[in-house]
Formats: sequence, C-alpha cells, structure tokens
Amino acid sequence: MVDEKDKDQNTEQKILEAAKEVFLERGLDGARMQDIADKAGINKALLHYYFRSKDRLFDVIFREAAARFLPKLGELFASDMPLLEKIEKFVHFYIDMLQQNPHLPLFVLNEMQKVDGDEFMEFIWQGKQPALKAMATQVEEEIKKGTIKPIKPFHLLLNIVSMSIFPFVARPIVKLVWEVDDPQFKELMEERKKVVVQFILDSIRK
Amino acid sequence: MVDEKDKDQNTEQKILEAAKEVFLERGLDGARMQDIADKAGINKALLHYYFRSKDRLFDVIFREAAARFLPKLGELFASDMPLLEKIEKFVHFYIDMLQQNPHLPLFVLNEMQKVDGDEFMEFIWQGKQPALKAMATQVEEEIKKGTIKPIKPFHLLLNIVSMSIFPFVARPIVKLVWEVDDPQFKELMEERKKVVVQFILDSIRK
DNA sequence: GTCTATAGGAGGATAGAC
DNA sequence: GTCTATCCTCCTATAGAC
Repeated sequence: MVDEKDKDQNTEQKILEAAKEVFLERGLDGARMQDIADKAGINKALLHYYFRSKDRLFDVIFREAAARFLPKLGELFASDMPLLEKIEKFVHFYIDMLQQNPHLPLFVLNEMQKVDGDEFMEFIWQGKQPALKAMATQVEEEIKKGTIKPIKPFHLLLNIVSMSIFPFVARPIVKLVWEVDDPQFKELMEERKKVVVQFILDSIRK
Repeated sequence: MVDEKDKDQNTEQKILEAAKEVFLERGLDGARMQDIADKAGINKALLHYYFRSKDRLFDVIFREAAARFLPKLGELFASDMPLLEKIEKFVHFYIDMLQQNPHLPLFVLNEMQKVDGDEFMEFIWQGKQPALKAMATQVEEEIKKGTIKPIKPFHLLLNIVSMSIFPFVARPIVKLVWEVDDPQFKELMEERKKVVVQFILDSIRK
C-alpha cells in the first residue's frame, strides 16, 4: 500500500520532470510524447494513464512555469522597502532565477502569444495587481519628493524587467554576436546583477 | 509569355506573404501547409510545386526574417557619428521596425533556440562583426576621454537592445499587467523612443 | 501552372494482457 | 501500474488529369 503510493508518486514525478524538460525546450507543438516517455524511462501509454492527453499534461507544465515566471513579487512590491532597494532585489532575484531556468521566459512568452488572453495567466496575475500599483505610486512619490528624475512608472519598470530578462531570451544571438560560450555567458549574466542595478540608479538618481 | 511570368511571380509572392504570416504567428511546428494555402488562395499541391517541401519554404521565410532582425546596422555602427547619436538612431530604428513587425523578434529568437548554432545566422552576422567591434571601441574611447561613465560595451549595448526589443517580445504580458489594449500599447511604444534614449543618456553621461 | 485525389507516415490515443 | 500492440487522425507530399 505504501509501496504502491510511493511508486506512483515517483512515476508521476518522473513524468513531470521529463515533460518539463521537453516542453520547455521544444514548445507544445514541437514536443513529442515519445520523447517525454523516453526521458522518463517509461512508455507512451503510461503518460496517458497519468495525464489523459498531451494537452492536459502541457497545461500542468505551463501553469507551473507561468507561476514561476510571475513569482511572488507581491511581497516585494508592496513592502515598505526603499525604492532603490526594491529595484536591486528585483534584478538580483530574476537573474538568479533565470540562470537556473534558462528556457523559462522564452517558453512562457511564446506559448502565451498563441493563446492570447489566457485565463489562467490572468488568474496568476490578479493577486499581484495591487502590489504593482503600490510600487507605481511609490515611484511617483519619489519623483514628487525630488529624489529621482521624472519618468513614467510604466517605462521605468519595463526597463528594469527588459534588462533583466531579455539577455536570456536572446541567449543564442548574444552568444553568436559576442562570441562567448556557455560558461562565459553565465559569468556575464552574473556581472549584470551589479551592472544593471548601477545602470538604473545612475539613470534615475539626481 | 509575359502573362505567364507575371502570374507565376504573383503566385509565388502570394505564397511567400501567406507563409510569412502563418510561420511568424505559429512557428515551424505549429504552422500548417493547409493554412498557408488557404491564406494564399491556392491549394496545398501548389505550395510543393513552388517550394518542394515545408522545410524549404520555412527556410526562405526564416532567412528573410533573420536578415530583417539583424538589419543593416553595419553602416550605423561603423559610421563616424557621435556615440550618443548612434544610440538614438538605433533605438528609434528598432522600435519603428518592431511596431510594423510585432511577431518578428519572438519568431526569430524561438526558432534560433531550436537549431542552436545556425550556420545561416552566422553568415548573416559575419559582415557586421567588425562594425560591432568598432562601436565597442568607440564606447571605450569615450570612457577614456571621460565623456561617459565606465561600463563594459557588452553591457551597455545589451541594455540598449533589451529595452528596445523586449517589450515587443513580452507584449501579451505587458498588456495584461498594465491593463492596456493594442492602441494604447502602440502609443506607449511610441513614447519609448524618447524615454529609452533619455534613460540611457541619463545613465552614462557624467 | 493549377487542380483533385490519394498515398504514406508520424504521432496521439486506446485496448487488453499481465 | 505498466507493458505491447494497434488504431486512427492529421498532415506532408506526390500522382496524374486538365
């Protein structure tokens, strides 16, 4: 009884890990159930036994990925930390996370584009909306206080996000254009944690 | 004779335009030859008559897209324009281009990831390598002259590219998170041309 | 050059034994 | 729960008439 349950969870877990790898690398359309089965060390039939269909399995993976991509920023945004410190935390958090999940952003952005108006993504986001507004307000207050230069919160935050995430999305081109290999790329991204924060601060501080 | 040739080119052109739309929206794996045929107003067999296979047709589209995505920046980079002016030109050029080709970056980045080490992309890039080095040197010279703050050319250029391109890659999420529709999004991107340039200048100028 | 009809194969899904 | 064998649909590609 206990054995069966353990075995069950192990198999399910193996499938999920394999599916995650394959879907994140190849996308929904490019992924093959056979590849997932091979990587999990089982056969196709078992995939359907556990998850009924490719679409259902994909849904599980996508939702987990989407949640990871829009993570628990609520607390960070809404906290009473100084703005500049929030920015630093944000950049460090994202670059660290993407170093460990390099395929995540392209996967999520790509699959989102196809569905266009994903109800689950909206659900994921809902709870965070107020925190973002709070952060935007904080930016405007700092501007009023005169501690930072005027800039629409939209553009400031989009700049921060862009500089943190885009290099991972464009990884193949960055590697080609700057003639770097994987270890060098990783090192450069590590550097960016400080460089990007400094770049932002230099830009907005008076 | 002339009629036949015109007709021929028209059909080929119609196919290319249809294929471009479908491939850019759905990717290689997601695209259906039937959809391309429908959009071109012809039938599947003609697609193969003109382009022999799906892969060949895709290649034509991808190469055109890749060339557009890494456009004629050689002249800009290598010109004797002041650095700050080059940056301005670059940002304006990219945002303008992406306003008209919204699917381009995600398509190229996505398909590049799958092949990993695309020989054609390398070919496309080759000619531009020297111009990039020239631009990097220019950055270093400005730093030595003391006109801008120290920053590795890699990070400065990656920041510029990131802020220009990422919003288009992340369009669905940006729209969701900031609750904007398509016309508002377009307007915000128009704003960004000035905002991003200003943001960069504020950051690097002493 | 353009069409209809169909071959051929890949891949998701199910049946049924163990 | 897990496997093998098989079904069936979808889609690329080709044959052949016009």
